[in-house]
Amino acid sequence: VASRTGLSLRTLRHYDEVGLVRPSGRTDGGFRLYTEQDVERLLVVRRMQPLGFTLEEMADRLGISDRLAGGDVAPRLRERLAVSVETAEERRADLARKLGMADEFIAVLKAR
Amino acid sequence: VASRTGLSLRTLRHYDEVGLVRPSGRTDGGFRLYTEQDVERLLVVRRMQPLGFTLEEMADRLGISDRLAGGDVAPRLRERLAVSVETAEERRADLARKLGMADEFIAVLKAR
DNA sequence: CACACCATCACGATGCGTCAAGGTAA
DNA sequence: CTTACCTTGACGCATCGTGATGGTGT
Repeated sequence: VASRTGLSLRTLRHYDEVGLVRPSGRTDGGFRLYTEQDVERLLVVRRMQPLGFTLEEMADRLGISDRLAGGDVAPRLRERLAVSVETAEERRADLARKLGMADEFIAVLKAR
Repeated sequence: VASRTGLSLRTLRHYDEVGLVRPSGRTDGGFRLYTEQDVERLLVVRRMQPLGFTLEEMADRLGISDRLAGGDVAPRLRERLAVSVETAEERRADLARKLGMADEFIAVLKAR
């Protein structure tokens, strides 16, 4: 699972520890067992990383998705989903700004 | 100085503690005194932040600049400067990749 | 003297890396 | 039994945030 997701073993353990993505099962000996769904979640997390979400925020978002998928249609949920889209766009803007600053900085560096 | 640089007081103290940017003086009572040059350094640090340099790397780069400005023309210095340019470009590439992933992610989010 | 502002601890949070010591799968 | 791989601690690091407690500038 680690190599498939590109996450380190330690990272998987950490996500388990904080409850972001827990393995659906364990062997009798204690080995973590991940289902395909679990792997999916891990990949989602990986895609959210670059946006600078904290693990907690991602846990929140995944929780929302879960409940939506579970048929829960509470308007509060939709609302929170909308908020997370907004947040994502702000983060994207941050990234774009950083990229701009990076370019400037590199230009200055090279000018010497 | 904090408000001029957009850095928190705690951050200024931290930079002082780790030796990244130290105030050029202190009042008798112990207040940190920054010169315009110090402020300049702080602004440089701020511009490097988005590139994801660690404080240590920045201290290194600032040290190089200092010595170059001081008239030191050791080839080792030029070399290290070149390396830092390369690093900067790698970081820029990282940022660009992240931006791409962010866009994908947002697209997926919106598709729901 | 008052009042705003700064100083130094020192613990907390985030996201893992890493080493140690030992158990598990096949 | 062997060999590769996994487990749980537990400490470390980077970058500050956040009080607490008390001194400084004017």
